[in-house]
Amino acid sequence: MQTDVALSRVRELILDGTYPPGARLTEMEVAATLEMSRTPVREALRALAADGLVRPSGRGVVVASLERGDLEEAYQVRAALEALTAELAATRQREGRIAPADLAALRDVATETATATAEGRFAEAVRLNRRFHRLIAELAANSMALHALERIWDQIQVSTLRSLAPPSRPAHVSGQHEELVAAIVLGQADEAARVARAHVLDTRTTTSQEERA
Amino acid sequence: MQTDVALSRVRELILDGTYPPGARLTEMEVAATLEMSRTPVREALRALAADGLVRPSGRGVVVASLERGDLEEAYQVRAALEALTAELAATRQREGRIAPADLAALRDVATETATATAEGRFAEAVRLNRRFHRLIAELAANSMALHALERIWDQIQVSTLRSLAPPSRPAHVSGQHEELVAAIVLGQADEAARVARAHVLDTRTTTSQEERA
DNA sequence: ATTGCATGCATTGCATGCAATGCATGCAAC
DNA sequence: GTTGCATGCATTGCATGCAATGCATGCAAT
Repeated sequence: MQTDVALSRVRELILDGTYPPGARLTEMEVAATLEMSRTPVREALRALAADGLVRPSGRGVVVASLERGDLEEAYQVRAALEALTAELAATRQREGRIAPADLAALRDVATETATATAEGRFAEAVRLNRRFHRLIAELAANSMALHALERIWDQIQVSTLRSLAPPSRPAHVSGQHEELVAAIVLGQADEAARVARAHVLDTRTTTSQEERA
Repeated sequence: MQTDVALSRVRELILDGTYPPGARLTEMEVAATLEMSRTPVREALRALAADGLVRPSGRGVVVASLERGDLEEAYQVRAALEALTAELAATRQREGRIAPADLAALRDVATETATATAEGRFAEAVRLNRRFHRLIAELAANSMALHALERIWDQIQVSTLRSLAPPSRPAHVSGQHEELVAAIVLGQADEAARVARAHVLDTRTTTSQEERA
């Protein structure tokens, strides 16, 4: 239905930076752009507000961005949830509930991410990095955690779009990804949780300190 | 505005069991009940769907309830988040960023909860228990975590309404609350996280196994 | 008796009109 | 020059009409 069209289109436009943080969106504008009436647009904007991607601001809504403090909060929650999903994924692996092909896919994405980063294809590296983390969350088989993480990833992505910079220590990040994969493959739940949490908090520090030239 | 009225009224009706899990709600019914038009009701129902309290079901929506598996997932996420908030609260206490009155309030609620449980006032005990956990989340000063937890608590509440039974080991639960308070007061972050997680997972087991007579 | 189909109806999704609201802009007064 | 106010306008919130949709119900046919 139209509402879903509006929702996904506008979400994409926000996530790819076409509507940057602070940009003001009005029902009428968006309705005109998408060539539909205000009603479905209105519902889509409300849904985006519930997801934290926009916030009401006087008349209309503006694309939300997490300020320093909020970003820190987001990373803490993300770290806790990714520790959980890593732990659950490792546990499921230990119980033999994870298909070998899924583990292979995880390894592949980790490798591709490292390659893309090393070759300077940062936009793609960002996509692959997210896919890597999402794959783990999917292996955890906890839809609630996955859903919560998708929301947080979206918010963080919007807020750090402008700083699309190379990680300060690419080898370090890739190494952490490998450690994480190894812990999951070996079914070491506690270790996976520990590494996942440390990794997220580690990227937090670098991301929030970097600024694009 | 009307949408917010509809949202809070319907949410309350769901949370107090007036609309039990499985109950079907249509825009027109609710609009008639609340004496407003369909538009704000429609938006409220969509918001509730985003919160996971209702889900679309053919025409209209039905009050959602978590099945065994989903409930398990919810408790895992809740445990991870409450471990985080307990840890953050303890850390803030260690840094002297928590007012003594807030700690006193936390102690009081823990005591009241234990008393209400011991005296068989279970409905009130449930309310106090939630307040206890929310107070900790507020002390953590992480609005994202608090918000996520509110959503999960709501969903769990709806799904366990019918089993409004005394905890199987009231003294045990009260003891865990005291341990948790102690760890926070002493600023022992790791211990607080450990106790919080164990406590949530402990109540999970009992709650999902109990059935009201 | 059971299955398939047609018809009616409940209900939603979307569009649009109208009234309310609050913000911006400009003018006047101090 | 600055501050306060009034007025106009952009924009939203809500109501309602209309068309589309899909489900239920009943009837007929095998």
